[in-house]
Amino acid sequence: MSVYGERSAESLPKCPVEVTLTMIGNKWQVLILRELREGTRRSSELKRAIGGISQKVLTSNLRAKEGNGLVHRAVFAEVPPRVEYSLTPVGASLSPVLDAMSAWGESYRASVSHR
Amino acid sequence: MSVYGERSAESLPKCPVEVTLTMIGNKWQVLILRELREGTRRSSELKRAIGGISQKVLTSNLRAKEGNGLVHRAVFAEVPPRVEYSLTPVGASLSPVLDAMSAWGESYRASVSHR
DNA sequence: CGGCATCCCTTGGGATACTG
DNA sequence: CAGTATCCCAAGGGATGCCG
Repeated sequence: MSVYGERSAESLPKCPVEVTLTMIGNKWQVLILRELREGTRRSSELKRAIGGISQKVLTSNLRAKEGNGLVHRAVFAEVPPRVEYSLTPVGASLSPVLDAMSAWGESYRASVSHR
Repeated sequence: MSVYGERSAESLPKCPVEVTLTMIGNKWQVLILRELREGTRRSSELKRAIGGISQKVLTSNLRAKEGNGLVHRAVFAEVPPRVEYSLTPVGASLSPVLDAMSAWGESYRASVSHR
């Protein structure tokens, strides 16, 4: 369990880039954020959308983001059970970073293809 | 060896965010890029600047970025040997992403501290 | 100084089976 | 459907020692 990305508010790295890296966690977590930017998602939806991620890894990374305060987890007492994940305000504030990554990815692919 | 981040120009992920994640590689590699943004650096300088990274890991990640085309490695035939690392134009083009990460890290730290 | 090569440990992560 | 529990493997990464 764990997977990184916890770290209490205190004891943040000095370098702001490192702060972001720490809060973001890892590649899977970025993909989770990317998906949640589109809106609320259920566990199974995330799994399908991300692709190539196992149940276990998805869950542990969602827990990390939850403990992080970047993702909110809503459980509905229904049968069958329903759980919905969404971005917290803090999580949503990461949008500029995702935008920058998305933009760079686009231009990079372009520069690579027509070469 | 390897450490991720290779992947030939072809066969890039469909999602641009994923493209960037793949090219960036991992946390260490981001810190390397962060450092090289300041200018050319020698291996030992990078090691000190990044902190907490071992020789082996530093080297393997530098190799990954080199194979990536984001970092340039210049070897000078001197005694003692000198090796200098710098960003390629493509590597430098990642600046907006690092800027976004830096900015978010700053504001996050701020929001956390005065609370 | 930069960097292979080893040895070895820790962690991420896949697969599968089972429960509420 | 969401999630936990095992089992197990591969990769990341630390520490040392040696070489050009």
